[in-house]
Amino acid sequence: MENPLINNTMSISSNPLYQFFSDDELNLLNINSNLVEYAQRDTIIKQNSRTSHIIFVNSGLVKISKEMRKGKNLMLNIEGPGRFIGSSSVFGSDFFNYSVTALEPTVVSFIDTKIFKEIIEKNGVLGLELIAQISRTNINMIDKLSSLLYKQLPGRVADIIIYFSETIYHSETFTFPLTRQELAELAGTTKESIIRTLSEFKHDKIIDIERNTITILSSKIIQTLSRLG
Amino acid sequence: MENPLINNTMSISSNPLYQFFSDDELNLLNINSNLVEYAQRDTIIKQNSRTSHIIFVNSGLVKISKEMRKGKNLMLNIEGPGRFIGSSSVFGSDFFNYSVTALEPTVVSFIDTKIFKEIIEKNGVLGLELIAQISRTNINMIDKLSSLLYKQLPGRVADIIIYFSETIYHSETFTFPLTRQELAELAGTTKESIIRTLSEFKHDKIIDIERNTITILSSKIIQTLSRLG
DNA sequence: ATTTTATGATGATATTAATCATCATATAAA
DNA sequence: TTTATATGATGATTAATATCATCATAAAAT
Repeated sequence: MENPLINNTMSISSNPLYQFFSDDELNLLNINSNLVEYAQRDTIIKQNSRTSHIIFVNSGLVKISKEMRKGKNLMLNIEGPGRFIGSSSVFGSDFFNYSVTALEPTVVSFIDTKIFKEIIEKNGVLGLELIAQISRTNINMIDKLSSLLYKQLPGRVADIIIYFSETIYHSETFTFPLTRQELAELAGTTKESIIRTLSEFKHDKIIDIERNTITILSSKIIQTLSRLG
Repeated sequence: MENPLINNTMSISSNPLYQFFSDDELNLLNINSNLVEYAQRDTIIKQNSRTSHIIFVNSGLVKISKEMRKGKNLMLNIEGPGRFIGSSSVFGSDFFNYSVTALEPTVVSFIDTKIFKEIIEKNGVLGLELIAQISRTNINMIDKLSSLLYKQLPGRVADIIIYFSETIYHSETFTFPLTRQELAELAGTTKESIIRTLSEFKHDKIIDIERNTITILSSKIIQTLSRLG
């Protein structure tokens, strides 16, 4: 497969950073990156491995999760095509602070960290834009922190449904690629509690759910649950 | 008072970023920043205000906290001399996502955001270093998230005691500048629960506490509580 | 096709910490 | 000083959800 960093559909051009690279810089990235395909459930990056490469998602969907004590996991985020993964670890640490796993068949580019840094050193405008991206990740993290910490379960589950519907699938009906256990890791709870809450939503006619396919029946109630927490 | 950005003790030179500024750039910062003194409990930045300036702490101590629903606050961090405050808001948003309040008499420099950005545009090495600082903040936030989400109260209180002892005061005895309510906001709990937990620690001879002065009696147990959560 | 294993569902119980209520003490204001 | 307000402390009660136990169903392996 041709390296899509420069000219394919799901290339770096779908990231806002794209416009800030010169043609030479894109070429340099291209030469110093390699494309890898992953099957669903494959591990792309393992927590605590060295940060030698930054990851660019060409196609597919990945989860970013952190392994905690007692086999408990926390899913920090889900990222799709056009996103750089791991920049805060790459720039702020010598190790990845989380694992990255494919939720669907996924193609990523591994970009050499050294080259990436060299380009930023010389291209301040690009640096500024990367700062903005990492800063936004930071702000999202604070929002997630406050959601998980202060909302109770129905509010957090509503947040997840909104997230899938609006951010990932842009539809009121969608089929999510996570098990109940993984949903629990995203909501910071247990699989039993997730199952119960989804059942209640179904019983109360707020959503319809059949296996992993959800249809939002009352967007208004979902929004209210999210807001009131 | 002379502007300390260039040559005073608690100047920007105590931030690792210092070495990456040229003399010209420091001068430019100096000209485009102004020094403000705050009394204890003064608000330095109010959440949702516009991000026109980045803040550099010259002396004192500030808390960074986010106001949530129902009058609940979450204290994200405590920062001291030599730290830039608000960079992720300044670069990632048009508004501050949190409030900054003086915990002691505090002197800060307000640096014009535009000038700061202009300098970074031209100085890629500096940009790279700022990326590293913001990335580390990001990683700390993830750690805080997992602590608050997965540890129960004794573990979280132990975390706070360790934080004051090791990061802020570098001593096993210290007097903290927070009310019980503020400690609760740092631990993500209520003032009653904080009071009870501290009382238990005292009863169990893990710490001695008299008003706001804590002495760690068993550093080993504190570490274990923190680790086991 | 049959067994094995992973995932989903539901009830009963336990546990942590929040909430509510009251009082004590300290700090600030009159 | 006296009063008012903020902070600290402690007990009783409640509430949310984690944990434990069991079973059903689906997917994978043999």
